[in-house]
Amino acid sequence: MRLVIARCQVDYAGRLDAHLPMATRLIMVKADGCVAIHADGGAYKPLNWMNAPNRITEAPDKWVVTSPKGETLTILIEEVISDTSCELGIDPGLQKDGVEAHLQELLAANPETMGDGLRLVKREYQTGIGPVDLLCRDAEGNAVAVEVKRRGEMDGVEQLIRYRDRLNQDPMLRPVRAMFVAQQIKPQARTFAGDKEIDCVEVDYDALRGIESNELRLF
Amino acid sequence: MRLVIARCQVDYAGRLDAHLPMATRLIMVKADGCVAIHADGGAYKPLNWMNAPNRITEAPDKWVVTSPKGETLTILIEEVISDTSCELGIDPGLQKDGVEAHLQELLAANPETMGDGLRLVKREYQTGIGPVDLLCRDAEGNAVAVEVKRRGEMDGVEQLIRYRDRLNQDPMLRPVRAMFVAQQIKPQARTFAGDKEIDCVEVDYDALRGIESNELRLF
DNA sequence: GTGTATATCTCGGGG
DNA sequence: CCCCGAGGTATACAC
Repeated sequence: MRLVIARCQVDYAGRLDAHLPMATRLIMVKADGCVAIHADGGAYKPLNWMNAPNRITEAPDKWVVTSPKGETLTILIEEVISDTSCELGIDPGLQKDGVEAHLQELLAANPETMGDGLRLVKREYQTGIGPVDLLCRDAEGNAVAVEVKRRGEMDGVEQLIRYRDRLNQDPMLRPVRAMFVAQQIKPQARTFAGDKEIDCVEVDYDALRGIESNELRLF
Repeated sequence: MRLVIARCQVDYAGRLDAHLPMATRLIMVKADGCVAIHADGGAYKPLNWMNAPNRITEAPDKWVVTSPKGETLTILIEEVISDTSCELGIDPGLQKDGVEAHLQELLAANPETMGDGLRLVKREYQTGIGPVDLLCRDAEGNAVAVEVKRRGEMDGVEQLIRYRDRLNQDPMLRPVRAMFVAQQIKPQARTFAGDKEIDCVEVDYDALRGIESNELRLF
């Protein structure tokens, strides 16, 4: 990790063009070669950057970073205020809990929390145009396509409609019901789903986790 | 801008939970109070972070960053390797060229490049479920909803279908045609659009810019 | 490699 | 404030 504080002007040319006038900024160069130009504010996203892999050619007053795809990041350096380097080593990595995959996992293990009599057929059922989160059967034996989201919005409903349409082309599954399951469903999405005859269910992640741990305690 | 290199363990609790085991990392604190924990690789995204605004309470071995929404970032510090600060000042900001807004602007000024006889009615026409990029009339006087994208993909077509459905509820506009205009349209999106009776047009940004500058030269 | 979906998305604009 | 859409989205994963 190399950290350079410098007065610099930065130009990116690639998928679009982006220009930064001369000013004092942090230039961060990581061990994998990626470069990020940070101002002193504006969350974690750098103003300009170049991902690894790339090639860096460095003159005292001008760095040029070139990606294999032909993108370039050109840094003109007027004055270096500081320039330090430090070996950090490989990071053990981030552990996350509460992403959509976990919610899906919990629902797969407890399908009845989404609707009485619901049984799981398959997680990540492939449709040819993308995977349905959960494919289930209801008490009457009808196929049910379930889309799981942390936050239920418009595009999630549309995803689900695409999958239902697709699955309805399969005589073994037809007719297919659709369920939109999320920790929170936006009013717009709920209304739209209603119009398209999609059932909406809000679920509580912590409550589901509670069910899970209770079941584990029984063994 | 404060840059701390330290052996630390980091826990985020908020929209989800995220845990980083003890390791050496960069802790970046910007002037606006936002905090980012960087490893020595993995593009520009930090492993863990907290956006401004927030409150930072700092003890030698433990920092706690709290957001108004109740999110917390807890940093346990085992060893500080370096700790430097530097005033960068306000950044003049990034100038971009080639984003969708520019494409939309060029098309609004030259609607005939999308189809013969097309006239612009309004940019960013509000529908109640979001704005249509361009509302036009064709040679026959039919309303045409235009969705502009740099890269035309599935979700753009679905956006457009939503808007067309919505606009078709307005007797003054009905029947509404739909056009999907992009620098590049993916085959899936093109096929899907065809099924939904949406016209697809690929346009060349540089050529459009050329038309524009030619027109300017006439004056 | 393409296609598809997720993200503590981030970020900015408009009502 | 929320809603909505764009993004050099990045990133992971299946086919």
